[in-house]
Amino acid sequence: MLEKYNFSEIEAKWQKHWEETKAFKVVEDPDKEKYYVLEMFPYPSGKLHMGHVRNYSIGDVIARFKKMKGYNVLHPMGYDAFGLPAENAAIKNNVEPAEWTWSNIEEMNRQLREMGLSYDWDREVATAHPSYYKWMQWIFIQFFKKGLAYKKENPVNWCPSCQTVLANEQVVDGCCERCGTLVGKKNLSQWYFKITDYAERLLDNLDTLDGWPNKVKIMQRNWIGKSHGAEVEFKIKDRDETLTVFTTRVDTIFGTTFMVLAPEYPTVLDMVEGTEYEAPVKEYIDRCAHMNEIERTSTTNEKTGVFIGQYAVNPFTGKSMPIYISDYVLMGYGTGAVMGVPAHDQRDFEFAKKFDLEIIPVIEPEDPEIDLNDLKEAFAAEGKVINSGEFNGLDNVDAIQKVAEAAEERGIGKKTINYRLRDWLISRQRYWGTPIPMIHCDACGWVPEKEENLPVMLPTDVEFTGKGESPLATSKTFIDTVCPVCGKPAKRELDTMDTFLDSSWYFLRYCDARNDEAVFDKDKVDYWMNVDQYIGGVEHAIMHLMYARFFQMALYDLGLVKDEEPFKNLLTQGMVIKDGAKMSKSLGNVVSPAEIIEKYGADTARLFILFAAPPERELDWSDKGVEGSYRFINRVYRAVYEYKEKFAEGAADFYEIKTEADKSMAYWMNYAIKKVTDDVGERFNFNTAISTIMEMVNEMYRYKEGDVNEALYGAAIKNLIIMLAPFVPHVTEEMWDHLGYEGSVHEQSWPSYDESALVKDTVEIVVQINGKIKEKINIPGDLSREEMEKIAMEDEKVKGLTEGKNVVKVIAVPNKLLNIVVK
RNA sequence: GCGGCUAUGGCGGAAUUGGCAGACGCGCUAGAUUUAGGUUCUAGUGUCAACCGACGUGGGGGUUCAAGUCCCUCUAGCCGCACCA
Repeated sequence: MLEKYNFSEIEAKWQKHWEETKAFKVVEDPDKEKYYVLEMFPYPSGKLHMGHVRNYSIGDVIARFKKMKGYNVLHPMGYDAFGLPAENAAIKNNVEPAEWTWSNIEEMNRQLREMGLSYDWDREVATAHPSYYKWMQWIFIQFFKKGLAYKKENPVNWCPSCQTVLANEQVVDGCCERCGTLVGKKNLSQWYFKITDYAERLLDNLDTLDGWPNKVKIMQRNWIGKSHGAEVEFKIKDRDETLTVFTTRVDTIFGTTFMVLAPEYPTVLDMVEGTEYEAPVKEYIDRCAHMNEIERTSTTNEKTGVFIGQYAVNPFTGKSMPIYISDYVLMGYGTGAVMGVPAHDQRDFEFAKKFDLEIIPVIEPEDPEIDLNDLKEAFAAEGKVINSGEFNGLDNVDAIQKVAEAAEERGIGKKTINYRLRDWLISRQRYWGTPIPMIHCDACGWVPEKEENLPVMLPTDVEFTGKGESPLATSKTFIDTVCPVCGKPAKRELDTMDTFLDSSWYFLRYCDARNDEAVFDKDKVDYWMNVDQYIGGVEHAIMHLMYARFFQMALYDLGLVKDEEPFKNLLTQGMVIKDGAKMSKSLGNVVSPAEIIEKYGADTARLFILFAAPPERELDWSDKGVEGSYRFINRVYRAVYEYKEKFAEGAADFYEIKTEADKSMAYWMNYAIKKVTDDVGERFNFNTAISTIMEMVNEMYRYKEGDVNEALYGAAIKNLIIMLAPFVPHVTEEMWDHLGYEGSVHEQSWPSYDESALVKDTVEIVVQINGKIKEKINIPGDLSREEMEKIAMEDEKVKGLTEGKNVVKVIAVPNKLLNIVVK
C-alpha cells in the first residue's frame, strides 16, 4: 500500500485478481440460503452511461452486502443484444449487425469490469447469440402449441419514400426519422401473443407483489384497464342485423339519441352498399385509414364523422336513432360500437353539438346551478334517474345494476368486463432479431419448425437496403424450406421477434446459462428463482415488467417454473440529471462514466452516486460532490495507512473500555454497524449509510488525537473497512490486504454490534414548556417517566418558568423529551 | 381531462413510529500547517435580533401537550396514460 491513494493502480490490480480467481462465481448450494439480485441488462450501445453506473452500483452493493451476510448470492449480467440500432448501423455504415453488436459487447464488458462489479461472468448471456435465441424459439413454439400465438392482419407504419416498415420509435412527429416523409399505414399479417388471456391474473397478482413500488403497480393496473359494464344489443331498423355496444353507463340508456361505430367496424360497408351514403362513408374510412399521428392528435377536440343512412332502435324506448361512423370510437376496445348519450358523456356531447343531434338528460344533478335543458357540457356525475320509465327515481349507481338485469331478462344484454390491454404484437419486419421459427405450408398452414432443427439461424446473406417489408426476404437461402409435417416445399416466416420477448425470460436463463440440452434445468431454476431484488429504471414499469410477468405465468402454466411471479422485490431507480435536466447530447450536459473513472476511479464514482441521493429519487450530478467523495476515500485511506505505520497491529477483536473517549469511540463504532446494517439491508438507503460511516470516521479522527486504545481503534479500522467494502470494493480490498488480514475483505462476515456499547450512561433530554423547547438537561439513561419529571422539575430554569403557574399536564417520552403544560 | 409523485438552508439531501428541523456532504467564512497555490487539519455556517429571545419545512386552515410528518384546501413543478364508451 502506497502512502498516497493511487486508485488506478489499486483498481486494476484487484479487478485482475477477482477475474483470475473467479471470485464471484456461484453454484447452487442447498445448505445455504440463496439471494438473487438482478439489474436490468443493458442494450449494448457500446457506451456505458451514468444511468447504468447507478443501476449497477446499487445492485452491486446489495449483492456484496448479502454475500457478507452469508447468502449464496446470484448476481449475473448479460446483454439485450438484438435491436434496431445495430441494423441502422448496418444500413448507414455498411457494418454487419452481428459484428457491430459483438464489438460493442466487448467494449461494454471492458467498461463494466472497470467498475469492479461482483458478477458471475460465467453466466453472461447475449440474446443475439444462437445459444440464447435457440431457446427463445423453443419457448415461442411451446407458446404456439398452447394456443398463445396467432396471426392476424394489422397495419404497420409505412414510409412511402423509403419503401419500408418503420418501428414506432422511428416515426418522429408523424414523419419518417430518416427522410422526413409523412408516414402512412400498410396492412400486414403479423404474429400476436394472447396476453389478454392473462389480463385478470396479471391484475390480481399485483396485490401479492408487496415488494413493488405502488407507482408501478398503479401504472400496470391502468394499463390493463379493467372496467365493469354491460353489453346491450340494438336492432338495426329494416335490417336483419343487430349492433352490440359496450357501456359502463347502462343507466343512461334512455338518453341514447344516436349510435356511433368505429370506421373499421366490419359491417359498415355492407350497410351502405348501393346507397347514396356509400361514397362519403368510403371516403371517410379511407381518410381514417391513412391518417397519421399528426392528424390524429390534432383532431382531439373537433369531432368528425359521417351518417351511414341506417337507424338503430333503442330497446328500452323504441326510438329510432341515426347511426354514424366516427374515429373517436376505437375498434380495439369494447365492441367497436357505442351508444351516444350526449347528456352524460362529454365525447358524445361534442359529437351531438357538431351534428345537431338531440340531447335527452336522464340523470338529474343535485347542483341546482346546472340547467339540464341548456347543458354547456355533459353531466357525468351521479344523480337521480329521470325520463327513464320504470327506473325513474333510482340513484343512477343502483340503476346501473337494475338496467343491466332488465336487459339480461329480456335477452338483449349482459354484464361484462372489458380490458384496455390488447394482445401483444410481436412480429417485427426487421433483420436483427430472433427469427420466428414458423413455416407456412400450403397444405398444413402455419406449423412450427421441428425442435431438433433449432435454432433457425439468422441468415448472413442479407442485404441491408432499408427497403421492403422484411429484410430476411432478401436472403436467398432462408425462405425456402420443407414442411416439418408433410415434407412438401414450404416457406419460412420472414418476420423476427420483438426484442421484448428476449428480455422476458433472461432472468431464468441466468440460472442455467450454459445449458445446451434444455432451456434451463428445472432444479436450478427452482433453487435460484424468484429474483429477490430486481433493479432498473422506471421507464420499464409497464412494458418490460408486464411482458416478463406474462412469460413467467405462461411458463408456469407449462410446468416449467414453480411460481407465477418472477420478481419478488422491485426497486425503480431515479434518473441521473445535471443542471435540472436529463443528461443528453443536445443539452451538452452529459458526464461520461469513463471520464469520471479516469479522473477519480471507480470507487469514487460508485460512492458519489450512492451518496448523492436515495436510489429511487432523481440524482443531481455534481462535479464538486464527486470531489467530496474522493476526499472521503482519501481520508479513510490516510487513517488506515497511518494506523499501520504508527500503531501496534493485531489484537483488534478484544478491547477494554477505559476512558470516556473510548466509550464514545465504541459507541460510534457500534452505532454505525447497527445503522449501516439497517440502511443497507432493510431500507436501501445507501446515502444515509454512507453518511453514518462518514460520521464514524470523523469520530475516529477526533479519537486518534487523544490517548488511543489501540485494540479498540484497530477494531474501528477493521469494521470501517468491512462496512465500506460493498460500496468501494477496490480500495477496501487494498487496505485489508495492507493490514495483513487473511483472504479477501469481500469474503468476510458482516460485523455485528454490541448492544451494551449503545447504552449511554447519561442522555440529554429536551424539556419543553407548552411545546416550546426551554432547556436541555442530562439525566441518567432509562429513567421512568416519574423520575424524569422529578429531575426536570428541580432544574433551576424550569423552576423559574413554572413558578406560580398551574401545571396542567406533563408528557414524558423516556430518554427523549418532557413537555410540561402550564396555564 | 384522468391517475400518480414531489415541494425542507446558497446547493444535494437527513429527520425510519407524531417527540431537539437542517445529520452527512458540497459551497462559503476564519484560523493552523505548508507557504506559490492547492492539499491537509480545526472551528463556524437556517433567518432576524445580536442580551433575553423570536421566527422557520411551497401558501392558507385544522387535529394534538407536541406536526416537515396526520386531516382539509390552494399553488407550483415533474412523471405516466390519454377520444377506453
